[in-house]
Amino acid sequence: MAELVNVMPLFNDLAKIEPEHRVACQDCSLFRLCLPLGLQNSDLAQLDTIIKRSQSYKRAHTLFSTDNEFKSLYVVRSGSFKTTISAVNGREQVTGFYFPGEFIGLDAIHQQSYQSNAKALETSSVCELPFENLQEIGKKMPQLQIQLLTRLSKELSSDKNLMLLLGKKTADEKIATFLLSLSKRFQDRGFSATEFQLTMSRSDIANHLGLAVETVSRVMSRFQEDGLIVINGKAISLRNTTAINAMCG
Amino acid sequence: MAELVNVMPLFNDLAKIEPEHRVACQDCSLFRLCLPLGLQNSDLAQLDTIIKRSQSYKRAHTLFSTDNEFKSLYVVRSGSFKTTISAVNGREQVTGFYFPGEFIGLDAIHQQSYQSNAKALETSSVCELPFENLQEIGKKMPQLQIQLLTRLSKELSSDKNLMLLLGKKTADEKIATFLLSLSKRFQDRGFSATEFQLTMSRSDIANHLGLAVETVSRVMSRFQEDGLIVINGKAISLRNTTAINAMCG
DNA sequence: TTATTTCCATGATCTATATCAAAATATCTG
DNA sequence: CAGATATTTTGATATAGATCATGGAAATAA
Repeated sequence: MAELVNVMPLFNDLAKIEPEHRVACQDCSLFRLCLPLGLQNSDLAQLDTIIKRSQSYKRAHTLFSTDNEFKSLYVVRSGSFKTTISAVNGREQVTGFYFPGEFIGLDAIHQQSYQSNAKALETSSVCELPFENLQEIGKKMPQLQIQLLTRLSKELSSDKNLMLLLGKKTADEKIATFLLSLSKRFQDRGFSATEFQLTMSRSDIANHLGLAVETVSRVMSRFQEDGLIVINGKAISLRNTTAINAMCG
Repeated sequence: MAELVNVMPLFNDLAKIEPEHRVACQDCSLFRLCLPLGLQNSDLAQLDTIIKRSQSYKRAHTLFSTDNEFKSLYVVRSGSFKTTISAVNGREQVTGFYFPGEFIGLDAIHQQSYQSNAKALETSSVCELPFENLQEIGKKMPQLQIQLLTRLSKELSSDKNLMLLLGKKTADEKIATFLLSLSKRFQDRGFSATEFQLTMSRSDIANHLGLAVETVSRVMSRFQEDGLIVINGKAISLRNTTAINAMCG
């Protein structure tokens, strides 16, 4: 088996860079990826007053589930999360993975109740935005509302692309698309685009992409044989992004 | 073949009830399903000034496509639309069907460019909301922003359910879920929940649900044999909603 | 540490649904 | 309205990926 050294840090290493969970938005390394983007300093200070910064949660900690009362939206501060919805017969669909700077709970707004369950994939922390307060200060801060709108629109757009993936792509195309999507997001966050950790299990990946775990395993093994990637447990290295990109369909 | 009489009107019959395309929001029959819900009268009047009400478009008319400049959001006034996105290799995914009172183009906001293509499924008309103007008046109308947010959140939520459908459901469950979703939306609009027209082609349905046309045809024929539905071309009648509901998975 | 559980990889087999083919309807167009 | 074109239905066959089975590797608990 090919060797993989020099594995890039997990996202929860952000927590090490920024251990103070009281750090204000303007000093946060996620600033340019996060909600406050485009806000005036005075507005920012006001936003800061309503944000509750969480302690870190352990792997598998449930951030919220459909039977919790909807109170807050969350932004990932460090680590990563998955969201799921379940069908009546118990089957579950992993509807998304969330990394630092990304919002969780946006689909709860319309019914004022959580429509999905959110769970930490590793040691993680969040910024909690009590929705009522957010709406309150939003009334005087159009820029904040626009940011929120923009975030929702972005998630909508990426969900439509996931529909295309689920409805039309082959197993190979699904995995290739998934890996590149992660790569892109890691790069946006200042991490390596080619060496990163799959913080979610193979079965989470399989579920999210509408595949069986075995298929994910097999496709990844084959990608490795073909020199596209190198896998070592949860660590992955993209060795031929051009070829992977060409496989996205 | 079972007979199907008394087919319910198409949505474009709304246009007959309301032929004036200058009719103001407060007099529109879609009022309680539409954006202005919750607005003060004075705000409503202001919203009215920025809305452009379209003439009716013919079937297959392209409302917008990804290579048009993003200028406006649209709300369906009469008729129905589909949206699609396409993969690099030309494959397309039907990402949604839209009926009166529903928004089209929300996924364009974040990039300020259309991420999908929207096409009329029958003779249809829309209300056009120039986005810049909308943002402008939204600054003084928090309620409008909240409505917009709510709409986005609702679409997000239904897209997550579609992910569950695409990723985890069998062909039978997909069709059953789809029929009930239409039924629900028709009922919300004051039409029969059990007798309606499938304004989209079988191939649009198939594409949307991640199936082959032949599978859609076969499953529907079987549902008819089993007395769950009666089909007559584009007209459909749900004869056993309880059973259909039990099949949604 | 060792025991226990969960996760991952790989092989063998099966099946739901796609694909291919062709006839029957429906819908357009001049 | 007739002819042309597109859509839908139904049948026969093929296949991508699911499911079943097993052994080994990590992770977790005791």
